[in-house]
Amino acid sequence: MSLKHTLLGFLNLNSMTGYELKKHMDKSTQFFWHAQLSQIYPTLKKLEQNGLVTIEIEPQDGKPDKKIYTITKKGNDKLLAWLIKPIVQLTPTKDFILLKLFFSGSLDKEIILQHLQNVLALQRQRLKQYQTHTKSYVEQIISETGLQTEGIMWGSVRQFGEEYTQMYITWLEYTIKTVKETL
Amino acid sequence: MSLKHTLLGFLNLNSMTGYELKKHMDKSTQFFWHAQLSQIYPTLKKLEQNGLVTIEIEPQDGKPDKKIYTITKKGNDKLLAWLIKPIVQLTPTKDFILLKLFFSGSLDKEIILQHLQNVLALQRQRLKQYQTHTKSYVEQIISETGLQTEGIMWGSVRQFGEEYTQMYITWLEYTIKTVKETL
DNA sequence: ATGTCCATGTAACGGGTTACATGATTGC
DNA sequence: GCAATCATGTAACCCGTTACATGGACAT
Repeated sequence: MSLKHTLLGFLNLNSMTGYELKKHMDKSTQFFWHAQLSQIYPTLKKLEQNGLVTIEIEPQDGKPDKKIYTITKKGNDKLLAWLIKPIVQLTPTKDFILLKLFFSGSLDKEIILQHLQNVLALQRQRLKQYQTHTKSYVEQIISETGLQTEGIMWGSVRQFGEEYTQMYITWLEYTIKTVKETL
Repeated sequence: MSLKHTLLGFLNLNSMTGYELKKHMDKSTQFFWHAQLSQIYPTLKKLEQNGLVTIEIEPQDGKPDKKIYTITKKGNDKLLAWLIKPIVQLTPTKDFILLKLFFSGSLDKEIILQHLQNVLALQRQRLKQYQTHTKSYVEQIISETGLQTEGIMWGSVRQFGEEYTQMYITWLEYTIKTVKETL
């Protein structure tokens, strides 16, 4: 389960609440690792039970008390052990869009084109997001924290997202042309 | 659950056993939808209970009897309904490799490079597979079944896999260079 | 008034992996 | 002799989603 590692990874940079962790994920890891709050809260609880993080409660009124999580030595060890562990296989992917297209050969040409156009619009939207919000978020965090080395990896991973999306768009445009001409 | 759709998709082209379905998946949908036999068998059972497929038993000796699954009218309707349903959002992805790299900024330069080199080797291997086995599998199925229209979509999806892998490799090579020079 | 932000969760369910179980045949 | 292929499955467990629950502050 890599949500645990994601949470430890962020807590290793800064102590924060579950709510804040979710915000950071939405802005950065979103496109290669996401989670709902309803999964984050119980997971943090488990991390605490295993002694990987500690909780500090900050009372608030009008809202539930804040629970600020801090990584422990044990948590840091666990994170490092995972980070160092060699990568021996690629991530198995699941993509229901490619699956649907794969089986769509017998459909009406117009429906296939509609599918492709929909995905194209969504990917173009995402590309913009990488080039604007995600980019400025990465830059902001680097300047705020002064984490230069981390910055290189964050920048690289963001770059991956942008190039992947760009490749997807190019493929879609080509495939739309192919379907129009040959089906 | 899209495994149901995958199974219906293949059964729509040809009646076959769970074991054979797994083989087809391993050769074609593998890189965007995979499953273990231990998931396929119970899923087929559920499909049968819902009247989406029928079973024909072919006795064998020395081996368990073959169970040949055939799609029903109801199953075909269900498949079509799914295929026609508009795509309104991108597939949320999870990639533990990008996640690990994202948090690897503070690691030893040598370890990061080792990770990147490992992934590079794996992706180069996969690229070859797309260009050889997957390509010839697609061509073989098209010529065997004479499914020209399906062939266009299969070819396109395979092409996606090849281009994705190529993009990944290019990104890795660039990132390796960056890490070497700047970290 | 309506919606979004803050801030926490629980419960039920479904999807998916890993381990276990059986056993003959074929190829190295 | 050992591994792979054929051919079926069950059981336990973990991961993740969806729906439900609470409730004040602030903006439109």
